Amino acid sequence: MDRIVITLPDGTELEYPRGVTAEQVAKDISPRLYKEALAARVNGKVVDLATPLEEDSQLEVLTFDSEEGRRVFRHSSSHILAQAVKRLYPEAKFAIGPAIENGFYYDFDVPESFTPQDLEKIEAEMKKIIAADYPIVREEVSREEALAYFAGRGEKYKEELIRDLPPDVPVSLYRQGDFVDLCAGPHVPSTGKIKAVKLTSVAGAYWRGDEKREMLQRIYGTSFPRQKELDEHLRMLEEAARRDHRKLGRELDLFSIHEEGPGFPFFHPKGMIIRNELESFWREVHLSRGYQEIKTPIILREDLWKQSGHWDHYKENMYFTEIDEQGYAIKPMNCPGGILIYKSRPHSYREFPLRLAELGLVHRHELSGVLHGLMRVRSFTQDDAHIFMLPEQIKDEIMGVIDLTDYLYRIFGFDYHVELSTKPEKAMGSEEDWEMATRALREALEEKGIEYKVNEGDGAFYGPKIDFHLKDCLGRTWQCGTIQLDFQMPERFELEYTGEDGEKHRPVMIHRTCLGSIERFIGILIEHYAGAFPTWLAPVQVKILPITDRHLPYSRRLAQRLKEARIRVEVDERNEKVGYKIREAQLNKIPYMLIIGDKEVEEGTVSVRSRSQGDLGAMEADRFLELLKGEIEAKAAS
RNA sequence: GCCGACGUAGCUCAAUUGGCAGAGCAGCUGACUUGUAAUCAGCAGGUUACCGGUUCGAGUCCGGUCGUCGGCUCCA
Repeated sequence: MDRIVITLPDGTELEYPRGVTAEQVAKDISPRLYKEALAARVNGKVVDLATPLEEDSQLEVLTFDSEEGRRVFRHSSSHILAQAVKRLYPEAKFAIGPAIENGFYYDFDVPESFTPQDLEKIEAEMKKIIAADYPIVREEVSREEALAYFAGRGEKYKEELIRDLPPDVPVSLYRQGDFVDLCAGPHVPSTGKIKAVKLTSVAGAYWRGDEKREMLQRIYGTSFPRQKELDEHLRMLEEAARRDHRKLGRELDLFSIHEEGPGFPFFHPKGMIIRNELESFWREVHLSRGYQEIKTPIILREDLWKQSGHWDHYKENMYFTEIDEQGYAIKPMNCPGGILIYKSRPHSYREFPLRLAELGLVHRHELSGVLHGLMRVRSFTQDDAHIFMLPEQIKDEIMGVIDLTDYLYRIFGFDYHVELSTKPEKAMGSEEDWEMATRALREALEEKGIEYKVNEGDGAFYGPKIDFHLKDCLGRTWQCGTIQLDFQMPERFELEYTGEDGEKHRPVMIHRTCLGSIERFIGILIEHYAGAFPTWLAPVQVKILPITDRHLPYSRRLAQRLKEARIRVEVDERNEKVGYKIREAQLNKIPYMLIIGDKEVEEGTVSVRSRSQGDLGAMEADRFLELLKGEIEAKAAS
């Protein structure tokens, strides 16, 4: 009766008196596990190690090696941060302090914002708290007690949090030394577990993410169980910074952005090659999948945007101009233009699904603080398409777009995740339409067996959407592909088709992008490949390096031959040592270097050096060309 | 837009408490005719982001504007 059975992940069953703690069990399993234990998963729920086990349980001891273990570790780190801030700035009010990917943050309301010097002081204080190794103890209290405690200390944010808690959940506090915080937990057993900690940055952040509310000071940090791991993490961040597309874009002469046009990127000749290769591949794939390409104007009359709903729902993001005393808008989206093409003649159900694709240049007024290299700009080219169809074609079409997007991303070896966004507060259309549209998207995802995250209220103003997100070098995710189902525009523009029954009906419309914006996608590509593009995308595919100027004529003839085979080739004719030329070609991340000296001229060969594998030795020029063409044709990842 | 940091040559960075704006790389010129990641020498390069102020004197201190960076909010 007072003994319970604890089942470990490997199936081992252990018998214990009722009320034993996970900590005790860990100690018995192995001293090493006990030392590394941070929390425990008991019957699926993550709890403190000190939680008494009251019934037969599945038990998993969590360490830093697990996702949940890391979350608990970082979350406890944020409490140590809060305690340090409390000691140094007693007047600080506390908001929230969660674990995030690779670290944690805590939001504070302080009269003056923190400086980098403050961070050093706070970090030093945190180290004292860690050295003191305070036990972290959970207490459950009533809402009234909790409210009284925090209200009495002027902790208005905590007070608000408690008031917003669902009435049935217990309110828990965590205490470490002189510091008490409202927190659901769980936490590591004591502050000494956090061996290595580093505060990384300060930033402003709105309370509850609402720009109308207080601006708080957010301190970001990260922590690890060993100093070595922290150092490794910091080293990886430095490594990642070397892949930054803004840095590589300048170094490789791909694009630039100027003060004269913040958020309006300029593409240089080498950047244009990547862009054009990408676009021609895109065209090929779309034409083969039943899309037709269109192009619509950038400037269109104001009344069009009133009719589309953009005037009411998107005006603050739009640019306007005037022509002959008439108001015009610069398009922020391509849909109204596509719709005008649709409306230019009558349609039959037999044409459906009608897939009209457009590489459309749109302009959007984004807030100055959000601009970021090519990732967030104010003018960009969407690989857009509008699909007009029968309601019963919706699911197949959505699945077709999912397939197409997956196909495109796989070519580049991208990992992505998918989100489903539902009806926002300011939206057009009836509740029923939204429900139907959202259900169609959800069903398509489920039928495809794709995992997705739901973003409530994040849809476009005319319909719900599925978004595809890709990661940049620092792990920040950017929305690229999107599929948006729209019942509103067809209604507003009174779109029609003649059905099988000879009557007029209203078509359904999908807005979709796969790459998203060409600019953003190129930004992601640059970081993904760290500038070393696969040969099919590389601005210069082959650099010919003559050893002396007597090898120039052969080099030039060779270059001519490669050019005729449509290879992007350059000859380094400068009077420099071959080591110097190699170094430069290597830094420019050119896939192949051909070294040409007396031997090669005599034998009609080329000495091939690959940027990734180094010296490959000599081969017949024809043989090299064949291999190269094969690699380009296959769009091989290099 | 909001919070904070930053802005010196094309790039990366120096310049004591306010006291003559400097280096490496890149560029140009010349010599060297070179075999798998940097040959040597010389030359040139600046309204220290912009506007204003304090001061005998401002890259440095103060105010404003613009831009960039990290976040927040927003979104492809």
